[in-house]
Amino acid sequence: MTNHELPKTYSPRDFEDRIYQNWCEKGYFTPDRKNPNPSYSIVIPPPNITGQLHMGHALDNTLQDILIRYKRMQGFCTLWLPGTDHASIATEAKIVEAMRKEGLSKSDLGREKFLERAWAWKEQYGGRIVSQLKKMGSSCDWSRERFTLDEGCSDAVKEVFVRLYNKGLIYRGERIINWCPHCKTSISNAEVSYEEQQGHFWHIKYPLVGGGGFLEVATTRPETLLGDTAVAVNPNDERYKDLIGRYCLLPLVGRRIPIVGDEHADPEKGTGCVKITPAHDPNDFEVGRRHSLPMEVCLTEDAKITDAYPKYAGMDRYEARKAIVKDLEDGGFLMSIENLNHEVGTCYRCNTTIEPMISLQWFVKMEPLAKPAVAAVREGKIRFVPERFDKNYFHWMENTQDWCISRQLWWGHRIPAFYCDKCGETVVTKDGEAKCPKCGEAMHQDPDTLDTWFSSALWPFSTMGWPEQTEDLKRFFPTNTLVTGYDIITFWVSRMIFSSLEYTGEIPFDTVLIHGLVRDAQGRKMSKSLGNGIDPLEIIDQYGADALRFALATGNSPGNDMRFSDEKIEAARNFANKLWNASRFVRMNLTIDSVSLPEAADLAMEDKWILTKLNETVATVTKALDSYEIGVALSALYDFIWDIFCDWYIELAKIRFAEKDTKENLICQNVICYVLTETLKLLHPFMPFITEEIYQSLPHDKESIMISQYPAAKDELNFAEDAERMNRVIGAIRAIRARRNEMNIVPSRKAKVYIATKYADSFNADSAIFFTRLASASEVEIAESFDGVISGDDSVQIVTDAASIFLPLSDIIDADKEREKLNADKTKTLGEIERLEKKLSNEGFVAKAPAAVVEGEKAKLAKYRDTLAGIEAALAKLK
RNA sequence: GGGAGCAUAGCUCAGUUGGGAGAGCAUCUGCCUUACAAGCAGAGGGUCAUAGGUUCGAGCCCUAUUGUUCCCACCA
Repeated sequence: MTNHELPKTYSPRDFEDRIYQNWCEKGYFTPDRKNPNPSYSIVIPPPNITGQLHMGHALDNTLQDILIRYKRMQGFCTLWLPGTDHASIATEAKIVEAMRKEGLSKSDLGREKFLERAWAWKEQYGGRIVSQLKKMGSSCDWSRERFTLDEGCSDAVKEVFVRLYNKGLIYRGERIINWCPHCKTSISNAEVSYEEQQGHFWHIKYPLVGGGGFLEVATTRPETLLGDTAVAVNPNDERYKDLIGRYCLLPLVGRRIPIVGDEHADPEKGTGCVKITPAHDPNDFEVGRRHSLPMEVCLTEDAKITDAYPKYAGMDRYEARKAIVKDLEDGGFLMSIENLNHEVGTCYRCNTTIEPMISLQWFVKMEPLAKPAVAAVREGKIRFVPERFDKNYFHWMENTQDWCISRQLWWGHRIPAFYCDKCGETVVTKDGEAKCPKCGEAMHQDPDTLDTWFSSALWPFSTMGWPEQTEDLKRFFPTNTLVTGYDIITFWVSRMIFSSLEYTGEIPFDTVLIHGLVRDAQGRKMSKSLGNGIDPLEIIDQYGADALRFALATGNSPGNDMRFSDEKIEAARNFANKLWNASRFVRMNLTIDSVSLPEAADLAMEDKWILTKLNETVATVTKALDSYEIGVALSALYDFIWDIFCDWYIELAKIRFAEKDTKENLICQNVICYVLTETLKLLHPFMPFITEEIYQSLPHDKESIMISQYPAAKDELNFAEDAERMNRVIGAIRAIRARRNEMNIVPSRKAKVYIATKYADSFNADSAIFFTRLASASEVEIAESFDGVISGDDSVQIVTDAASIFLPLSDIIDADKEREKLNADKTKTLGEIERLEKKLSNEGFVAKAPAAVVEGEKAKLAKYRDTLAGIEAALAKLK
């Protein structure tokens, strides 16, 4: 393997694209069919073709890539299947908007030409988001890339539609649906989002026919009065129950409408009388059904008043509202106006206030589908991480109403239903039907398309070739982990679950890893209107994809929102830079061209220490990753790399690197190279580019780090006792540094260090040099005791649990301050001892606490006692 | 109206089987110690929202309260 030098500065843009391209060319992202190991698969939440990469995608894909790279390195046969979503409403809206600028409308073009345009648009822009995902380092198998509207996915959609129809689970009927007057289509309940609006409550007189006064009715939508076909009162409401069966006169319209008794009217609310508009309100629709009331449509699909009411015809609903209120007022029908804040349904795509309308649409019957979907989660076959999101899921699944799936759009899967022009016969078929099987006349296909989510619901298996029993389906389905935001559980996750169970008989995935939203530095949602969105591509350009990934993955815990800030990305970049420079240090001290770990007997104390620490880190990281604690795993790696490897081991390695061509130098090279390489492997799933670039510069045995074996904890690399020996030395060095700092002694002022200790295995000729290098020691002398040799009056005394240290700095010693310092330490130590003694004399604790905990506390106590003895001896040395 | 999350250092957040609280940034002190000033060595700073409870022991489990955010719901 030829190893190249690392440039002096960390400059990710110089190598990230090159490395990605190489991975693609080598085909590492495509699973090896001959791999005999178990499979691990993820399907990507397909981004909309209209979309540009935003922080949400960046987070979602970072998490997926971490998981898939981790599993790939562990030897699983991994597939991360990518693709995009046709996004019917969003895409159609974009195209309509573009056409509008050219002065064209859908009807000008006609269906066929419109779709040509849409496909052209898809060809032009649909790949944009894909290339952006590649910038992130996403190791998707691009050879399997899919699109919800491609041939295979379309076939799956048709198959499902026909099956459900034949099973009676899809039906067509007139129901109240949510109508978006802007998108001019029906939308499902899930696509309605409620937002608080300032409104009014208009109280209106409805005169009773035949005299006897009037009923007072309150409404927030007075324009719908035109569609009223009744007034309802509660049958148990003493005030009104005698009026049931009588009629009142609809103001302005003059229509006689009945007063009906219905439970829907709540005597506690408002006046207890409710106007009933069956064609424009879901509750009223039900009331209308129960009382066989006529459906009076008064609004068009543009939300304008119909021609049936000439005075208001063509007026927009809000215009009409004003006009009608004024006319009511003029006619003396308006009693009062109340201010009211209420939740109003809006289209989640365009924010337009939706208008409930009666309409002939296709629906999926949900109840039979929901039951097994609920059971799958309840029985633990599918697990949400974190678990609390299953409550969300259950609530939605158990209360869901039938799903309105037809859309009055052209960009999407056309409903495979055909109607006879003559006899009205309906045929639902995958293949199309030219002639009516009943009367032989011509048939025409339903003009509507399906809800986008209908096809995304099939994504985990339609992308693998279902309904064909393909090799991929056998090998990679059910998938393992689905990674997505909590905002999409109802839209997508729940629908994939019931769809998969119904059509394939299998769960679509076993784990749903939920993440939160990426917010801005102030905690606000990133949005176009606020203009506070941070563009991941700009971040990559400036800091590199690895830094972006690190910033998103670190400190992020499942299900929780996170903030993205300059500080965070800078910290991430600094970490990458730290690793880069540490690697550069290793690289420039290297003379070996292959690495083998020396025999234990040849390892220095610090080698055994770093190997033990590495082993601990491996255990922590793999355990955390296995439980989807990605943030925890990464912070363990961060700590190891920065605080252990860089701050200590590299500094210690400099000692052996100072002398060339020695056996010790070679041993150190092998150890440091081994540790660094293992660390790079551990880090690779999180920061794939920098780890690959460094890996290639070191002696390595695999063509790429991404196909190397992920480290596993090794028992033979645990040197607990040696690590403890090293810890004593580190403790002493830290204590000396702290004390010198406190006394404002500049590092350039060296001092002899006397170490009195019973731990000759820790403090000895080998470790003495550590004090020279790291604790400003001019010389080091070690003995069991320096009694009679050193006096407290001309030495600074430093006490740790393992050693008493003397620094002969007689010129700057202040005996009073020394005493003060030692007494403060003594007080603190005594406090700890007291606490531990109390705890250990507590019978309940000794009897009930785990033995390991009790032993640990005992060991702590022993250490504090050693420290105390040292402090007392030191005090005794002071006059 | 129902449900859920969050409340820990000045700021942003970790803290997963309950064993006397951590990081990054910021602040203060001292260092260009030849991998790194995007750095090094130190320091200060917390009744873990409040009140009860369970336990030998609670940031962690239970109950209530306060504040805050979000989701769901057909409120006329």
